[in-house]
Amino acid sequence: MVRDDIKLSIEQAMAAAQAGGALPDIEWPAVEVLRPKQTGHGDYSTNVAMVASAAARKAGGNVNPRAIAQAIADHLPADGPIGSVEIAGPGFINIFLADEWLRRQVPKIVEAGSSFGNIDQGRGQHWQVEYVSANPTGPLHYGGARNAAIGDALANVLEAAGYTVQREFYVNDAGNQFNIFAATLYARYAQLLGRDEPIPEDGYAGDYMIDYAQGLVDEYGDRFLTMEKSAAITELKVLGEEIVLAALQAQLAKLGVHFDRWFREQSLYDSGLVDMVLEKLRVQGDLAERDGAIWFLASNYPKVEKDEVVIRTNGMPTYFASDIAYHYEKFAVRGFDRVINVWGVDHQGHVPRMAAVMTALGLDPGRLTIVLHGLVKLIRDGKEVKLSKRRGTIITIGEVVDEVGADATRFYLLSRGPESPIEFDMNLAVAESASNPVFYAQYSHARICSIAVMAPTKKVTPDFDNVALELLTDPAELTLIRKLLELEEQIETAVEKLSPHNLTFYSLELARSYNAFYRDCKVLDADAPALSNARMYLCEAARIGLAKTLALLGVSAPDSMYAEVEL
RNA sequence: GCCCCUGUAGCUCAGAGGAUAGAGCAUCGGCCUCCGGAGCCGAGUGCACAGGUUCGAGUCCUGUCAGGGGCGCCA
Repeated sequence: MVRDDIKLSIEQAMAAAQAGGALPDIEWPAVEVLRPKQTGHGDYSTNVAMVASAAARKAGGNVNPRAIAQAIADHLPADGPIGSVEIAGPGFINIFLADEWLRRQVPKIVEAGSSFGNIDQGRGQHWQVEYVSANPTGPLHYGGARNAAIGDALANVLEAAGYTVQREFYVNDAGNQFNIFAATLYARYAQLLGRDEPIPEDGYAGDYMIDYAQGLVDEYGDRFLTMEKSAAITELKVLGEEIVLAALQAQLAKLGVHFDRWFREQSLYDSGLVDMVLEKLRVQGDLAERDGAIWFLASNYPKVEKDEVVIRTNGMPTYFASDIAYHYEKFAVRGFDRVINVWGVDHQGHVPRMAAVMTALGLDPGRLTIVLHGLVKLIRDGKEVKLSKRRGTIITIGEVVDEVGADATRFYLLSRGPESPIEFDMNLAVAESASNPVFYAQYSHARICSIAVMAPTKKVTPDFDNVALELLTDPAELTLIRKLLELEEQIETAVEKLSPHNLTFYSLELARSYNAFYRDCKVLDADAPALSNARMYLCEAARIGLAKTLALLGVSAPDSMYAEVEL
């Protein structure tokens, strides 16, 4: 990565300056290289001279930060990425990338193709991203779409950073909610067959339950009315789960989200893992009986105030019991190096308890990270739409995707930090979907593809084996290359912050750089074949960068935008 | 009451202690002898409030105010 190379050069320059006596022999601060906001301040800049000056003052010396900066600058290598260096302001060292070096990066981008931007950070470590994990009791509502978009993009970005990633959906099919779901399904099924069977209290009133039941009627007729009600519900649990998981899968596919594994909570009971892990905790003294229930003594651990019930008075385990076993399974059985759980903030109270669970299981809590995201407040016709699966007042992902489009939806949901709450006005979203910024990035990609198609009619024949890179001298060309080279840093940032939304902004910046290039530099010119060839080569690099960025976000990179209009 | 998150342009939101705080939408004004005008160029308005730390604060700390969430033998 360029930034790391520059950082290393600065460190070496500092050491060389010290060895040569140009700088005092003191303990140096860590070098930080950052990108200045002002373009006039270079591609990269470091404040190390200012920090070093303060350190020197503390050590009894008194060295002007600008003098330190100059001494460092004098020892920077002349070849490589660093073109020129300026000392500015109170002691900033501003570094400008060399044009010649920039041009040499274009072939590297084209040769890397879809792996362009990838960084070797994960070194094959096995990470898991668990996301969505909505209750399997009905269609996904809009809030689930945000979770899906974040989790999916996060997994993409981690893969680009060299991690081996598993995408997992945890299916809560063992709890009370799922029992109620099955009972509701039974009632709807019976009603469809003419029996007066009321929906259970706290049942799921949404019409989609009728659709699910209709599917059962179509396939099985009245079979489940001919048996004992409880036996019927037991069978409907299995069939209902299949139906609802298929529905979830279809909805998520609409958003372009796919999972490697659907992990069933019930399997933790079937395998005996829940009992095993609870026994382990009991032996360790992490469990206690109180008021007839079994509690996990979470308050013995840091930052946790309350204990948590694992076995209810009625002998039924809580979701928390299986959650403990589930996380034990992730680390101790499957051996993930790290696990990222994507949750809505409404689960925030659960976070410190999970750290306590990890510690109690003898696992490093640092291996489990919870990414919390703000909830989505849906506005329709000027009023907030309260989401409730029970009452059936939900707007599903499918509805949103149908109205707004998958690309626009994902892009919108990823255009802000996870912790930021989102107010989503459906009417506005539909009205604005045509001018959604996602199309700006996609349009640039389509434009590049269009140029390649147009080339023969302009009598330009690309020859990417013989590219005269030295002809790429226009400021717009060099700016575009600079912007492309940022991708690695953008991926690094997204991984570090576990938040991929910076990539949405990057895709727009890259598109903007391309459009500026397109404006200033005529690509197809039969009178200048060598220049046309070099520019087509640069176009291909830009196309690769745009396609890669959009792919990380889970957004398509179309060859043409015309099809969109015809819809 | 206690805990967490959020407060940046008219609106929706970016902003890794650094130099003159950005984008989209909206508004206003320009640009089609052009490889795709879903484009380009330009204009206006902003860090909730009050202290503090620092050479330097939108960013860190404390307090106030406002909005959201959590504090279940629900998940």
